[in-house]
Amino acid sequence: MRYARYSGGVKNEVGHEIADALAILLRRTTRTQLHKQLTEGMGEGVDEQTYPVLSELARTGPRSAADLAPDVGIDRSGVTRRASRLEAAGLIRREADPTDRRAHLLVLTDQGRLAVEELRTRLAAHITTSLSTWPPNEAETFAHHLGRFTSEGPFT
Amino acid sequence: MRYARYSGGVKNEVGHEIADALAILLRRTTRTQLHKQLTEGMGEGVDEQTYPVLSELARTGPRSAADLAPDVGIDRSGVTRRASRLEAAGLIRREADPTDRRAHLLVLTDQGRLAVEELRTRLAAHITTSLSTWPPNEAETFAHHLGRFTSEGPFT
DNA sequence: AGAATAGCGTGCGTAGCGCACGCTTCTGCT
DNA sequence: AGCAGAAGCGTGCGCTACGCACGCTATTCT
Repeated sequence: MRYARYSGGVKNEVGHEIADALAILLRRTTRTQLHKQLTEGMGEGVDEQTYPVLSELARTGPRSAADLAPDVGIDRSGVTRRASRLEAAGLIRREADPTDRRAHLLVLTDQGRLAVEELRTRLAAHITTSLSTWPPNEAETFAHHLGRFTSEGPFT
Repeated sequence: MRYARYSGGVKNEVGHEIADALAILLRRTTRTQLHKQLTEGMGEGVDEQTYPVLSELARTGPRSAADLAPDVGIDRSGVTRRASRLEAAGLIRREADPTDRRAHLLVLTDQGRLAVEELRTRLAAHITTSLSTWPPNEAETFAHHLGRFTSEGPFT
């Protein structure tokens, strides 16, 4: 436990610093404001509500709606309904789980995969622009840290 | 423009890296899932909806509901209604703007200030825990970077 | 002074949420 | 082997909160 002795001191400061920044970030993007802006003008079926489902599905591969629900942060029934919209738009399809005939797996269609890539590029472009004044190495370490924070962080 | 030449190369990679991490982070915290968890067991009036209003108000000082609205990401009328709840709980009060008698400024009460501090500490503790395995200097630079990203970033 | 504008709160229609129900399929126990 | 309970899915229902638009008061501009 090499860093344990810092827990009460500097670490707490850092915690507050991150907390404040994160609070602002989340407030600004809460209520899918960012998602709405991001999905503006995308085709049928992609909006601020279906986007998180689509995006999470792309990240993890085919999953059931029930599995997806906690990661999206809404009830299972909500995921089902959003999935129906995405299905109607041809972005995903429901596939029978070969190992369990009750289960419906949600899987991206080619069109869905394309949409996800477009959205990802949009967001990246948005971010890249705002990083244009950063020293590249700092941007890189920040990206690395943010990735670690997200995967190991308190919001897994 | 010292870093301009990187815009198309490494920078784009970094943009994607941040985009992916951020997308996950936002998805996980979308629909106020974090806010709900954070406000669990707080007193009357503080919930996942009123929290952003309260928090933003604490950050910027007394403001009108209309000013607050874009930062919270909802309509002006929504802020008014949430503010009414907070007022009923004694966490904020409406004060007549001395320079304009139409305007109602929202200002935190002492009790409100206390609630905000508690929430801030909760979030910080949450984060600090997950940073316990990080080298302190990396945590510090990450905090610094995140702060800069939030204040200069694409979501201002 | 009078007309247009800005700021606030509220009524209204709408949309999405969570809960619970019914149906099908699977599993574990006797 | 068969039956009871559980698991998984989609959908109906009541509710809440949202955004828009309206009315009212105060302000600004000509």
